[in-house]
Amino acid sequence: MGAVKNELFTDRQNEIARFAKAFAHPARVAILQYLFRMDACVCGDIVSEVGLAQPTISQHLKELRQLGLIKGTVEGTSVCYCIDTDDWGEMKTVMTDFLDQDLSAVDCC
Amino acid sequence: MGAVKNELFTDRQNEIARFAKAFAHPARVAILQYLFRMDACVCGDIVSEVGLAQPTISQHLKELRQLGLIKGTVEGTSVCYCIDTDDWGEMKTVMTDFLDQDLSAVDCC
DNA sequence: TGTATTTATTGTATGTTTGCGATAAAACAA
DNA sequence: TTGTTTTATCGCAAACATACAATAAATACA
Repeated sequence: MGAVKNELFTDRQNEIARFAKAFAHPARVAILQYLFRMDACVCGDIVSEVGLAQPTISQHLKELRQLGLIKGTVEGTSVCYCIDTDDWGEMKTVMTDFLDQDLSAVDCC
Repeated sequence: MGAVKNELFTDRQNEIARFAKAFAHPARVAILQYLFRMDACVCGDIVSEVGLAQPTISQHLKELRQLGLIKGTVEGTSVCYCIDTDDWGEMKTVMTDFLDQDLSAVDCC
């Protein structure tokens, strides 16, 4: 109990869920939007932009990084984070494909 | 602790997170895909399609219904669920808007 | 070397999600 | 009415997610 039964679902279904989970917290949405807004990439002032504690932000960044949506490069004592454009594109293809399912056939009771 | 600090974020950011949460579980992805696949709408055989127990499916359906993505109409002893096309469209606009942020400006270190 | 700055990690408390057995509720059939 | 079918709800256990204080690790600078 309590654990998701991933084995019941297709790889694609699990992949969609994994991507969606990245966006399922407003802090991660805010981080991603901030990284898009700053056309050059930005470091730890994400912490002051979003109002959460530094370890919390660091943890959210780690999750986004592990999914491949962002990448971070060390610059001295700070780390520069930015959108991973290739992986973002791939994610967008998967998610858009899911969202774009044909509504015209839906014929409801 | 442990609770999401929604008050730190914009309504839009919270809305995106709320929609994303609907897709953040493969069972809900599978349910939605199934409802799209059956061009007429389908009742409780979602339970046999997805391999989870009936109360578990019922709970996932409730979450999707509360978000407005699906609607259910009672038909005798069974309930007929289907995609709520209007609300799905609205959701799609919000999510696509988020996913379509301009990548060309991302200029990374 | 020591100190400051920045980020990552660890540990822990708390809240949320998932899953299901048991059971209730509602509609139908005999 | 009684039994059957179908779905929803309740209640619980396990797992997972969120948040942050404390602290470690890494680099820069004096």
